[in-house]
Amino acid sequence: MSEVVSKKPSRIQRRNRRVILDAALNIFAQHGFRGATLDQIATEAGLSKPNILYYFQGKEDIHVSLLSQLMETWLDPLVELDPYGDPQTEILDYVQRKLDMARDLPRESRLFAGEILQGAPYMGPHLESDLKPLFDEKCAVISGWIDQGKIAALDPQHLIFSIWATTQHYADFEAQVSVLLEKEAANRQRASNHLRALFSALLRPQSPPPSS
Amino acid sequence: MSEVVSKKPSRIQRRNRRVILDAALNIFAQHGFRGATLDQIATEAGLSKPNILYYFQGKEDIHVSLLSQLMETWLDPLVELDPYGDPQTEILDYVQRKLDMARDLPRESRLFAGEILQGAPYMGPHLESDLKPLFDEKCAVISGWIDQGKIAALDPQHLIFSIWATTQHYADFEAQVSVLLEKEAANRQRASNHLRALFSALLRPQSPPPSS
DNA sequence: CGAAAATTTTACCATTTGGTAAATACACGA
DNA sequence: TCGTGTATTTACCAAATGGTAAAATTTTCG
Repeated sequence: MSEVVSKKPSRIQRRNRRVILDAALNIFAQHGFRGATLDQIATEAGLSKPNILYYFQGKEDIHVSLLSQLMETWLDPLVELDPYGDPQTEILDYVQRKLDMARDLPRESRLFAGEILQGAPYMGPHLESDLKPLFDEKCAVISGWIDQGKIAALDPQHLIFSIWATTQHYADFEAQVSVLLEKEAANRQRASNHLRALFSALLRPQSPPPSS
Repeated sequence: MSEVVSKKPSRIQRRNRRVILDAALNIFAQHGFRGATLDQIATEAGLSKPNILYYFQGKEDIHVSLLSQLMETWLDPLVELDPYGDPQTEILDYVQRKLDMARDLPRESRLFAGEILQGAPYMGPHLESDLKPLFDEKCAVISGWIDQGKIAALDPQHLIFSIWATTQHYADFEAQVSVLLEKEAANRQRASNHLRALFSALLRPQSPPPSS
């Protein structure tokens, strides 16, 4: 018997699978699925191409493994949004967690972004089954806060979109951001301050009714 | 002499170049540069592959043509931001223009996003030469408004990032948005209202100083 | 019309790329 | 240390892909 899949994975198996996934994350995040080659991944991982195919069924298998592994991590900050916490704190902390994540895991952010950008060909089902229920749940939480008058009457769905957009922007559009911003140590803090100001301004209860 | 490049382009030339670029926009926006094939573009354009290569030097040439043509369009809404207009109106109108653009030109938005996501390998120089000067200029305009106390003391650079991020999100992450939002006619208006509320809340002069 | 120029098609080619078969080297428990 | 299953390499292959040469067709214009 060979077949890597079944039984308990050996020490070498775990190490090499980890090495391959890490290398693939680098390559896929930079070039996208179709732009990445197995040879690139192999080189990055320090293994031969056939050796990589000993651990994974193929290029697609690696990609899918990466994506489903990523889903958990990606949802985590939203999972932590506590219905029983202070609304302002909860939302602003969520923003901060997402921003930290974009900063600490830019490769993952770009992998995700690339997948969505191309129409989520591999992650579509995951979005439906994992992301949507969580999204709906947390939108309901925010709606509850609004009904209780604890935050302004905003649009929960679009609020979350704006949080995702603004935070992930720093990872996904890093090539643009780095051209436009002088390299300063303070940039991270400025981004954090800005987003805090942006969303706390929106949350303040005395928001006016939308015109137009 | 053949060589498409020089002299005045014929009727057929203009038509076919337009057809090819439009087809290529569809394909590149969906699959990215490396994910797109000349055969796909040819089929989409209703032309043969060699015929496409009669009008463009190669795949890269098509891509570059598309990107540089796009740059103008993309910068346009920011160009229109008027230093002598009312700050609130100017910024909120800019948000609206960007949102409209994401909605009306999703392919262009995704092409741009894909290029940046992969490190701007083709557009890097354009970012420096075209985008950065404009960005700096408009940041200065916003700074001026802040100094005059016309808007809150916000961070001009990151404000613009947030505007880009939130508006383009609807085009670039459409695959995700469409999973999470029920298909309603009102979605566009809700997004518009949300962003208006978001940024007008930030602009209001009585914003508090950032803590932390 | 008729010839020259522009356009399009047909038939290729070289390289890249995902993937496989089989032989070889290695690890590890008995 | 030996033997067995695990891990890795070597040597390939078929399909896809970007691109070209040259013949054939169509358009343009005097």
